[in-house]
This record gives sequence, C-alpha cells and structure tokens, in this order.
Amino acid sequence: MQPKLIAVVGPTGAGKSDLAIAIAKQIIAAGGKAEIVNCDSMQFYKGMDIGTAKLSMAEREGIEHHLIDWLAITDESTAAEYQAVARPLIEKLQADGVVPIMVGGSMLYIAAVLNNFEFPARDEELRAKLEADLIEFGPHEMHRRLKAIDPVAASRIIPENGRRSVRAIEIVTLTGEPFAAALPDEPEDWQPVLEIGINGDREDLVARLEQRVHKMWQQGLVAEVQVLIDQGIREGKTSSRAIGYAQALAQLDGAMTEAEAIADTVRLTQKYARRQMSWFRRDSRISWLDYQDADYKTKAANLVRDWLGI
RNA sequence: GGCUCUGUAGCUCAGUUGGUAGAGCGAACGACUGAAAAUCGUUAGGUCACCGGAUCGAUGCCGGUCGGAGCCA
Repeated sequence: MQPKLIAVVGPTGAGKSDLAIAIAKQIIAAGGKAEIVNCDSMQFYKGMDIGTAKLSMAEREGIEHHLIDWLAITDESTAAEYQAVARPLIEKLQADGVVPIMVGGSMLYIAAVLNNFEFPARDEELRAKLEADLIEFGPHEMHRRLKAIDPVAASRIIPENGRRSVRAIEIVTLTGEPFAAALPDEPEDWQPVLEIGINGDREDLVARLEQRVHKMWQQGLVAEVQVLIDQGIREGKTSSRAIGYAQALAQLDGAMTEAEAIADTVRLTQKYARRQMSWFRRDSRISWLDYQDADYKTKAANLVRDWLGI
C-alpha cells in the first residue's frame, strides 16, 4: 500500500475527527499503517482541551495523533511555521510506510501544506511598526501607502482591510518586489491528496454548534481558562483570541455574564463555520460528504479504498 | 379601574419640525499568501401593530381597537 496523503476538512463540528479515526482504522484493518496529523490551529496548544473539542486519549482509540499539544499557550502560531513542521512530518510518516491523515479546519494552515506556495518574508520589527501605524492612522492610510509602492497589490486589497494592507507593505518593503496579493485560481498540489470534506445542512450544523458550546461550559471551560490564566493565556497572541476562550476570559473579568459569554461564543462559532465553508468551497479537489447521510462513512471508506488501492 | 410610557428589518433599537425609513447584530454570498478560531467586503429583508379621521400627502398629527411595560389605587 502506498502511503498517499489523505486530508479530512470541513466546518467546525461536522465530525472530522471521528471520520479520521474511522479511516485510520479502516487502513489498519486492511493491513496498512495510518496516523493522524492535526491541522486545527487551536488544538496545537497544551491545556486548551474543552474549548477546542480535542479528542481524549480514549477517543483516539489508539491511533497516533501528531501536532496536538505541541505549543505552549504563550507561543504564537503561524501558518508558515506549521508548513515548515507539518511537511517534513508527513514525509517522514510516508517514508515509514504510514498513511498520513491530515485533519482539521484551519483553512490557511491546510492550504499551506497542501498547496504549493511559499510565504514571503517577514520582519517582526517592521510589522510591529506597521501595526502601530494601522491603529494610529487607520486602514485607508495604510492602503494609500501600499498603493504608492505597489499599485497592483493595492488594487486587489479592499481599503477597509488594514490587516492585509499591512502585510502587503511588509512584504513589498522586505523583498522589493511586487506582491501578488491574490490566491491562484487553481492551486498546484504539493503532493497528490485525497481531500474529503464533511458538512451538513446549515440549519442542522448551527443547532449542533449551539449545543456544543453549551456543553463546553457544562464541562468546565471557564475552569480550564482559569488555569490557563496562570500559564499566561492573556499574553498569548493567538491563543487568547480563540473562540470561547476570549469569552470565558471576559466572563472571568466580569465584562460579560455567563449567558452573554455563551451566546457570543455560539454566534462566533456559527460565523466561523460559515467562513470555513466559504474558503473550502473554492477547493475543487474536495469530495464532499453529508454527515446527515446515513452512509457517509461507507462512502468515505470507498473513497479511501480507491485512493489507496486496498 | 386611573395615570404614564410603549408597539419601526429575524433580534436590539435609531429616526422623520408630515414628502412611504436607517444602524448594530443575525441571514445569504464573497475575498483571503507568516495572528486565518484572524481581518474584511457585497447583497437581501420593513403595507413603520390594526381601524378610521383631518391633510395634496401619514410611520409621524387626532380618535379608537388590540398587544407590552411601569406607577397609583
């Protein structure tokens, strides 16, 4: 069996983790080896368990999971770093005859591995200066500056989106070259991949996500965050913004009531799922399955069987 | 029972000295190259509670009806 790459993607709460376990077990049952490579950017963090719906050891059913709990709460997480870590890991697994199953919903992180693109240069100091300018002068001013040095890039970035203008200025300043500022219509594959997407009716998913958030609070998300405060979650640039964690922090600070924190988390989670779909829809490689379809796991198994020739 | 306030987009509310209305959130869709669980954009929703009156013209003024809130009995 060739250890060809498999990826399981889709919006949050659609059942990616479960499906990945099922696929791994299928491969093992067929005499192969399979391990999971996490691509959920918040499951990278040690201590963030309840709010990221991280699978417990028991739920992993003995399947090896990589790139879970590999960052401290204060570490910054970036897609470029993930690319640099995940690709060699995947190649190593393949060299050992293990089928790597990438699982997660972090859009840019997935693209960073599956697609052929290099992240342009970065400079912490320059970035900090530009971000300060963005706060002081606003997005339109940053867009004007970008237009002065790279009109083409500026034309592809909406003036209101200060974040993107800042990054574009950083790149152009550092490289001295024009910046594409656009995703390619058809991405080139890093390597051949079977990309399986899971989704359900929007209405059903929205209801599921609401339930899941309530459950997170019942399971003690606030207590989990309380512990993370001592470990420095407030200083974590990435971790402190995680949906649910930011709200639990606000609740602990008295800035929100519990009901408000929960309602806000539900809203943001549902919105996040929408953004994920808006990203994944343009990826033509994805074979979509409906989690409401009673046979979806069988269909997934068939895709895997054909892909690996087992 | 009396007095006062109130009924505008799915929700919370602005507003119009009378010329048929807006915001935030939500929804649908989209963008996305080192914070992406981030950062943003577009669009669709309203016989302005109902009935009548005066007016060239009412969501706005007057009267009534039906809801809601508070205070006094």
